[in-house]
Amino acid sequence: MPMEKTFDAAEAEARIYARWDQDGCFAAGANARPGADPFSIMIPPPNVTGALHMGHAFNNTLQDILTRWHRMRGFDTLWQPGTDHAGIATQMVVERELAAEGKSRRDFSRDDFVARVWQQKVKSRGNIRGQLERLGASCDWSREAFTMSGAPGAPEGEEGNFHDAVIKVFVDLYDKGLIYRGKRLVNWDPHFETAISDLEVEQVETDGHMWRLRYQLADGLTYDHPTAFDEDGNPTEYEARDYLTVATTRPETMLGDTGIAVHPDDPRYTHLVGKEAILPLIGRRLKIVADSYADPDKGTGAVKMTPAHDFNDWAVGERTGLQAINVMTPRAAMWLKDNADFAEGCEDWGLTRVIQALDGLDRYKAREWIVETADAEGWLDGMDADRHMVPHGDRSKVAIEPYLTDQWFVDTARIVQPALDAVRDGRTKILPEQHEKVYFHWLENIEPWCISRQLWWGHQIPVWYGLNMWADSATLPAGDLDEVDLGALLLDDGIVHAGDHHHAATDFGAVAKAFHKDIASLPQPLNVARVVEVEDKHAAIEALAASLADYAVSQDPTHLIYPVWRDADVLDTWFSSGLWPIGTLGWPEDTPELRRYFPTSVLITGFDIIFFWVARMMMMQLAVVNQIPFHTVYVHALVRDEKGKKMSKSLGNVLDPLDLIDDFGADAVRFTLTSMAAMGRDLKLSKDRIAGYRNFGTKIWNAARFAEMNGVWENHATHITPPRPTATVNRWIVGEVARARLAVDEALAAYRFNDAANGLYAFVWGKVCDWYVEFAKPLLADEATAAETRETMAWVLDQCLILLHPIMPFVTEELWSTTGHRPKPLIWADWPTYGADLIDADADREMNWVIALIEEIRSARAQMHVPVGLKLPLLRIELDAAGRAAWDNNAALIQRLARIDSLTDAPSVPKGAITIAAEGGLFALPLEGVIDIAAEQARLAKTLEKLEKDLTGLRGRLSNPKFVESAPEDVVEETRDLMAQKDDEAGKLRAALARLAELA
RNA sequence: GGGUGGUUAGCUCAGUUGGUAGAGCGCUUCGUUUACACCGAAGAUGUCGGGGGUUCGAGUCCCUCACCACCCACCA
Repeated sequence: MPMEKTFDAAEAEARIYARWDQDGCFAAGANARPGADPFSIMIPPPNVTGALHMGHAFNNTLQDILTRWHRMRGFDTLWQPGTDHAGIATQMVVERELAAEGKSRRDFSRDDFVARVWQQKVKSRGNIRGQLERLGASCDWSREAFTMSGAPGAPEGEEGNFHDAVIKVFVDLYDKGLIYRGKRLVNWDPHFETAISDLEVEQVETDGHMWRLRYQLADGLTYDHPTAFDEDGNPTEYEARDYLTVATTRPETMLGDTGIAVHPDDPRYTHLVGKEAILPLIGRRLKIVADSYADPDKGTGAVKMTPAHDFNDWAVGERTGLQAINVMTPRAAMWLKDNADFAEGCEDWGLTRVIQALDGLDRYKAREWIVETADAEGWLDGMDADRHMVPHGDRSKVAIEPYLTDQWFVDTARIVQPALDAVRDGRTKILPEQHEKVYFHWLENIEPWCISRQLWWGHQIPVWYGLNMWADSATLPAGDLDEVDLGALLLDDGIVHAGDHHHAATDFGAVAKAFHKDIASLPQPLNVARVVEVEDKHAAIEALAASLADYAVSQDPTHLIYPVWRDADVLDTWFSSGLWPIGTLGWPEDTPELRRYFPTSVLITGFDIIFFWVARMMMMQLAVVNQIPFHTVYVHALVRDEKGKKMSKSLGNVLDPLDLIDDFGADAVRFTLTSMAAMGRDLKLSKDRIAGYRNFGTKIWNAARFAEMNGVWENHATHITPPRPTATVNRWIVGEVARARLAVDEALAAYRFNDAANGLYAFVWGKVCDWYVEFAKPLLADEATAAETRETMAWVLDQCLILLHPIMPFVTEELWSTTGHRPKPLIWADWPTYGADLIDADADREMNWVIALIEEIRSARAQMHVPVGLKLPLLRIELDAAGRAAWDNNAALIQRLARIDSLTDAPSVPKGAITIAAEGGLFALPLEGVIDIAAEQARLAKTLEKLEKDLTGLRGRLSNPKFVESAPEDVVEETRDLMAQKDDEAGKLRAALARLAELA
């Protein structure tokens, strides 16, 4: 059955992929040579929230190219796939679904909610895998990993030990004091009601106002406020003021003000330092403190301090001993009622009014009320429109609130050094190198990493709390009970899944002795029979009270229990994905895969997650197993739309990779992305370009089709050994194949993906299809050369398929498996190693001469409007020995491709003929009656003009003695040769023109 | 405010140690010669953002200016 004219990608791709998968082609170590070196790549795990976009298509194409290339080269190759649980993003998706049903997560128990998220995860994971399969990704699906595998509540089919790894790392770092809990100001997302890290905050330029407020000085104090200045800017007149003017963009935070800062050297205010001002509305006394944070040149030089709601103020407060008063709820509404810290020191009249007006009110509503009230009461000193940056949550898109809460932190400053050193000393290389600077800058200025999130979906923090009490007292101590951090839970023989004991409260005593901080070593002696896990602190107090009451009656010490409860927070997603390299390979178990494939060879990722992920993986792997996670990090750019805009859902310019694959086939999409993957530059994707590479697939398809029609594949067995043909054309193309192979390997080894793709494109289309196939036609028709040409062409096309396969796996595999006799699928074919020794210099020179002559004749014919179908005789005016040999060897090819019917010698270019200059010779095409002389004159004149322009430049250079002296010899030599050649050609053209002039 | 990258043909972009500019698309002309019209042949188009410097020689190295993009940090 003859081949179709085009490759049916839609039909073939799924079939081919399924066969690869069934035959285990992707498995770790598949096609590895004995004793092969390992090559491993970890996929950047996509979020389980949704669909893959073009960035994923790009990223995974590059990974697949490297993977397939190494697999064919016989490396022990692993491409590790998997997905990330993406805490906040995934929880958001599920909460949105619930919202559509009119519910919130609070309507469910935590366990039920988490079960629902697992369902979402299972569904989405299938989508992601399906999309990667459409793209042709050859990852080892049998090893598919998930950053929350093995976590409590995981449904069947989600086993694995990633959770163990995460918990163990938390415990280990906790033991080393690298993880700590603290009441700190954090970035608080009032929508999700959770802390987020610095990286999850994006600054958004927002229209706002700067309000100036007057704060009365206490105790009749005044200061001299300058009201007039001389020309040098020195004050000349003053007025005594009994108030300070402070400015703010967020008036609602004033309720948390506890001080006013002035610069220690500001002469206006030095006498006020240590004195007090009075907060409007509620009459709280504000301490006036000296701190260099206050800039005398800004505003009035006096700054109000709200340590609980501003990061800078918090820092000043730490230095100067200001109290931090939280005045907001987790949803960023005002929290004034039942807020003892807030009420302390306030005037009753003010308190009553403010609570009535503002308690429970949203922060922005509260702002309006305060501004209106200030205006009405005369302590608003004015306002200006002000455009400034406001921090927003990157997921929720609401303004984040600096908020005072208990959170867990990684003391990153203490683990950052090895991550810096590894890149500095080159153990890990970052490409393109410019990204190293960004990496260094961030790590050198690293801040503590807030890793706790007030979410339900994620790894729950493995820390339990208990009550700080006298356990042997028979009654509850008076007053509130402090809680005490009991530490991370760890058994001597390894990790205990938190989930194993989550509901087994009665068994909890059995593991109590294994507490990291042993019960017996708690600050106060405990003498209890059992440790019981309860929901929270409130439940713990109740349970303890009941236990003690029971004991009081029964006097039975076995009734005494010690209630503990677990930290409700989960870990930042990036804490677990930061362990992706070791976690996917089975750590903390010492698996063969871990020993084999770690450290991994290369990480392919986008620049947008260098901080989020790459830097954290570096720090964490080095901190945990003291090894670099990867030898090379290749950072690729962004895929944009054809106008250069970032693709985003809100702009509606998103190109779905699946749609493109439907339209053009996966190979075309992959080739397009690869050809545009120049290091460090964003790529603009357009459908025209993809169509062009789809056409490229058709081109190679049809070259194979030509081969098939000419019996090239008959009796063809795959062999990697190049043939040793005798015909010049065949010798020539073998050398061209070798050049292409060297170029591809060199490009891929240097991560120059675009060079590899473009080089192959030029080779396959420009050399093989445009010239070799055309040359082969007469050779195949000639019995003397037919056999070796068939053999050579089969080999050449095989090499094209092999070299193209990493970039366009489907069409190449299809051609491979439907032609000749193949012992292995192409995905496992042996990558060639032949090199420059296959290049035959004589054949090279000869074929270049032939090609140049054909092009020259074609060009002349086209410009003279010679009918394409018209065959012409060619006149040989003069030709050197090399030229004669080349002609004699290839006369049939030249005549066919240049449409020449005969060659005869002539002494000179006759009247009515056009001149054809060739290296080492001169030809003429008699065109009497076909062309007009003026047109030929114009053609020659134009060519000559160009030549002479070149010659002027060359002559100028060579006549400059400094050039001949300083330039390298080979450059001078090359210039001389070029000059001689052009001079020769110009001479011929001048002669031809002169003759034409005579004739005219 | 600090930093990074970019500015090359009409469009999108390559251009690896400095040796005299390329590709794809688009455009023009011609063409269905037994692989391919998702094709073939031929052709036009660039003071390589501006200015200065180093050099025999600069798209490439240095300085400077302009504009664009992105990242980081924020001024109450």
